[in-house]
Amino acid sequence: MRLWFRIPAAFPGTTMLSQTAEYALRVVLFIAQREAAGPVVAETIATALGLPQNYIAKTLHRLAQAGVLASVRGKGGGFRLAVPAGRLPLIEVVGLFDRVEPVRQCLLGRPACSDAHPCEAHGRWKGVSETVAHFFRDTTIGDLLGEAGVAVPRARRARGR
Amino acid sequence: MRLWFRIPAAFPGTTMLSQTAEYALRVVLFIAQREAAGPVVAETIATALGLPQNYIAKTLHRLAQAGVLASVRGKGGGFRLAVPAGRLPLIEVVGLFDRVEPVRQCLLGRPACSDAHPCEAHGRWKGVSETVAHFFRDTTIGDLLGEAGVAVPRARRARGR
DNA sequence: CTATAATATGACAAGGACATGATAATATGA
DNA sequence: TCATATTATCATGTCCTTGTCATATTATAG
Repeated sequence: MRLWFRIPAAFPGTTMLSQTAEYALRVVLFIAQREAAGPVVAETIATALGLPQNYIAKTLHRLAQAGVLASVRGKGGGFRLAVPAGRLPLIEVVGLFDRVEPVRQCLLGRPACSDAHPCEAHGRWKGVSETVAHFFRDTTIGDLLGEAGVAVPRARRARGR
Repeated sequence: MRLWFRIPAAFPGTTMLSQTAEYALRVVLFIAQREAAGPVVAETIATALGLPQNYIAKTLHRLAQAGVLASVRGKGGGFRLAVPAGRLPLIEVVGLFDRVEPVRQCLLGRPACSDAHPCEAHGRWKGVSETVAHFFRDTTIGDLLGEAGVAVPRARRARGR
């Protein structure tokens, strides 16, 4: 909304996030998958994910400044997670770029909208909005690791938080 | 999303929609509440809702061209709903400006993401995304009429679709 | 026919998101 | 120390969203 989302116009399978936030999510996930072998170089990330290199560099920088990533300069350098994947909720990544955690989130943009003074959409929208907020707060990068390619999970895996 | 939402930066109680889509929703709702007394004039709407007048004029025009509103020119003119409020889902309003109905909506922006070839977030994101999509598809402008100011509804009202 | 009320439309501009390119700063290894 | 790898930063540009202003078009009433 602005909260979190807006529409990127020409995107086919578009998400709910700004382009930058989506990049950030993919980048952090990629690093989480690779960091066992040491810091991951920015160029490697951009190439592997097919993202604009210089733009990603700045996104990485912002993530590092926010304490999500740790950056290492010089030979053998790159980016690592600054926090264990299992303790890194998506909101920590996405929230740097998109406002996904609305303290007060009114579909109609009423500043005074609240449970006590609801707008016309309040009752019906509240549950939806909370569903989205909970997703970003409760899902961690660790939760997503190893999920790719699993069409129908046979059994529930342990959570591991 | 561009699914749907992006962040309007300076907005306090921001929603999930672009500024324009949010305006459209408020405007259509306002017209639905007033149209019993005849067409509603654009200036009246802008003044009552505190929205930029000339900008709203264009939004109204787009809504009229899309068949959501009917416009009447000249004295005694203004805008009316072109469809009964109870048969006007929010997606018909919001969808003109924001892409809220993703045929294939991948949080990570993978073009090939699907049930058969899911991305890392697919399983966890799917339910959330469908909740949002259903809200906009299944809620009508009529559903929102008369909801304002009702903090805790005493009893469930009839639906009337 | 004319004045007036209203919508329709076009030109334009400020700001942000997204992006590119070049350069500076810093760490490593020989 | 020096070459190199890598992140950090700056300058710039395009496009879209939001918004303003002015004008054209159309309908009504007298």
